[in-house]
Amino acid sequence: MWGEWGGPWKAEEDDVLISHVKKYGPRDWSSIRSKGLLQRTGKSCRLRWVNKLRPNLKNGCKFSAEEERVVIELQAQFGNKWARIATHLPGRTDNDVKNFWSSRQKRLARILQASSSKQHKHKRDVPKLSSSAEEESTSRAHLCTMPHIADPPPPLRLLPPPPDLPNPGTPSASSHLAPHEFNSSEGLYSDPHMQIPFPHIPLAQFGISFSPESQDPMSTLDDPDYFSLLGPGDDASELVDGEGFPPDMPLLDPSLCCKGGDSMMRGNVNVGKPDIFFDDLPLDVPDHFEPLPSPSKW
DNA sequence: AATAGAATCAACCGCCTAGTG
DNA sequence: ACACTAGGCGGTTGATTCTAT
Repeated sequence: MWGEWGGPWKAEEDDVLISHVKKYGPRDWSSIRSKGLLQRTGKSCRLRWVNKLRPNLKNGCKFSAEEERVVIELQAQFGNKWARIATHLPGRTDNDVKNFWSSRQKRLARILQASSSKQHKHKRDVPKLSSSAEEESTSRAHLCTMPHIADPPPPLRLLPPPPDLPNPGTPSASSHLAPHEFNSSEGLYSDPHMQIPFPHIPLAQFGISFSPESQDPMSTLDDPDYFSLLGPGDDASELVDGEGFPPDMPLLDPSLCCKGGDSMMRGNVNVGKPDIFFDDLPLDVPDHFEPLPSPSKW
């Protein structure tokens, strides 16, 4: 299966690569092969470094609820610009983000398929209310008690991008989209203390309810503005390879995920398992962010 | 305990772009 | 101005791990 690149990396190869980076920095990847240090291509070396060997990576950690939210929000804004999105997520690579997204899309597609076939069944089953339909209507009723969801969505405000990135409002950055364009004249992005609000989704207009087996994601929180509970990262700037994020930029702290195992605790608030949170998103919400060309055209 | 299906992860492919001679 | 090359990035694929039955 493996082509010219050489397949899975061995520990010895990693060592060679790491020592090269220590000596020369993360550059001159092709010289690794030309010097005979490794048989890998420069591309392969770079990829290995970026995705696995770079310091402060959150290898093996699931995306936190906060990270999921950021990805979803930024994907809506930038499109499938994974590298760009990853710059807002310390410790995450573009590959991580990409894998997370495609995995999530697959899951949603599958659930959507299941739910639509279930709906057909419901139609045939009426008037007898099945237990799942009963739960569904309960969920729907509960949704109506959630004003932050029923209300129309406020304008999105996002983090300022890292300084080395072009303004997302520039033509090159806006080619994909976006439902919520960056608008400097309106001050979006402009306030570094601005928190990303929970994506407000007008569920009612889609006729959506949470899946019957799900819990209400917001029920784990007393305060609907849960990002204020989560708070900004403590000091993300030191965690991203010295890439110079503004110190007040509310980036995420890689240490939160891995320290002490499955730690989803932040500021004494347990935000719950991420899957619970976004499993419960309406199934077609991503379609309102952007059409889905991929993976593999579905 | 065995199995199937789903989820996750790591790596490759191919295109694009910027830098260089 | 052009060709070449390295690096960057998004898409895709296959292996492995996890989970439900």
